[in-house]
Amino acid sequence: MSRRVLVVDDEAPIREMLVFVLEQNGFQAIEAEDYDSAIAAMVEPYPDMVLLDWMLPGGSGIQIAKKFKQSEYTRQIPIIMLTARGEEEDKVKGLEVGADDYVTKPFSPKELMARIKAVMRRVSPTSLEEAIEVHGLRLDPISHRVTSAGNELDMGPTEFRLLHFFMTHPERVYSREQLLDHVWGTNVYVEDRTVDVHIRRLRKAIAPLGHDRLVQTVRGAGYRFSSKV
Amino acid sequence: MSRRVLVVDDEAPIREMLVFVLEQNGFQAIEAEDYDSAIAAMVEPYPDMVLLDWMLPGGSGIQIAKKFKQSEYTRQIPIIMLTARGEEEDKVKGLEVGADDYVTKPFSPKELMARIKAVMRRVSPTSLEEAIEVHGLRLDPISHRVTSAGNELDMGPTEFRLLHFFMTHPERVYSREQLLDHVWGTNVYVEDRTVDVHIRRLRKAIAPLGHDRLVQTVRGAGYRFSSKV
DNA sequence: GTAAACTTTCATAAAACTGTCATACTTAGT
DNA sequence: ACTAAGTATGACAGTTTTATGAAAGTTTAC
Repeated sequence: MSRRVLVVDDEAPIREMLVFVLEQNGFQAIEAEDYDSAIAAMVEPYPDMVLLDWMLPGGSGIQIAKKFKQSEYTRQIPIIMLTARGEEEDKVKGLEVGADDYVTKPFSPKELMARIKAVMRRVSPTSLEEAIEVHGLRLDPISHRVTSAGNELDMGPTEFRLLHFFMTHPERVYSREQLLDHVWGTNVYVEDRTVDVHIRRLRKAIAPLGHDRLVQTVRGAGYRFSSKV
Repeated sequence: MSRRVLVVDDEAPIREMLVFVLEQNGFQAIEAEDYDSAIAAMVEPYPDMVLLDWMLPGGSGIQIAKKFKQSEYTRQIPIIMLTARGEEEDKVKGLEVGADDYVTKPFSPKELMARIKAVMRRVSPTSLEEAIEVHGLRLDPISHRVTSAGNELDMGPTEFRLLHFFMTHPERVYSREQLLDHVWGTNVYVEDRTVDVHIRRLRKAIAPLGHDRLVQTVRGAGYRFSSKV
């Protein structure tokens, strides 16, 4: 599973923002606001990663990093430090102490998650992205496979991404435009109606076991993935 | 449906963070990074709200706010300004220019969304996309579904909008003309009596569990959605 | 460099939805 | 009761929206 992230920052708003982004991306967040609470999180179950503000009052950020790197059990837990823009010295010092990467404030969610995933991939290559299963339809991002009752279902890359998006955002209507944004990517010029065709292919691909009914048309609004039939 | 938010900030990371939080909360975000692109967004379909960084280079944040408050069509669009911590002067000036509220950077997603929802509620009390339930009849705008005791009720787009309008404006009579304005949209040429037909269709759709009695005829005046029977 | 696999667009068929009408019903007042 | 005005309802013909097969253009993998 390996998806627990310890967030250490003394500023509540920033901490909450980090937690929000992490949770929206399927991570579990543990919060700490100072040295003591961070150290208190150095117990089982150990976090799988630490997001650490370098600017903690009293310079305790660096102390926390050292502490993590000293202990036998927490040494290999990756640490990403959060630094203010331009504090080059801190970055150097941080990497010396054992931080694995750093993110500059302010950060975009995309950048943050990219760093986190990159670091996690480096440390434990297979821990990211767990399989999702709905009504016997199983999508495994790691093996990049969709199965149903043991049978592998064959589909193209776009259909896979579409299904992945749907399964991670169920019970919600998406317009064709929104789907293009989320699955195809922003500023991609593609006809709205193209979505129809891929929906069609996705349905066809998962139809053998009747899962096509999970992909529902909402006339005038778009499409929805729902286990409620 | 009132969920489009214009985000104006010159710093890409912050802008992306705002967009991320908004989209995760079901809003549609439009991005602008400077004065020109913000003004370019002052067209149909108008945004329903503006999140505006006060610290735009060249002080253009305040110019944008003024521009919005000057135009007939955008005057009533609420503006929430983003300010750095402690810039009390800016807050005062902002509120003078017509901003509706402000959020201090750094902000937590919870606070941000609370402000946005509060302002939206103040401006258009019914535009928030939360599920509404009356007497066991439940309408969920997110999944675009109407259910009653677990059963999904099937209806056309117009009936859905009509019901949505009714449920967000209960206990109040609306003439056929008013309903046309609110549900069909302004400057739409449609016979008054058409409303009757859609009322009929709506009633038929929600009748299975007896909810049709919630849609009441007020002879000589129009129709009313009321839980009082 | 070529074959295979994918994507996108297009054309057409199939569904679902709309606005109007004509007719049947109700209600309120005489 | 009878009438006039207002409402309910079923039907239908035209539109709009979706579904689908196939063609044309791209990318990917040997």
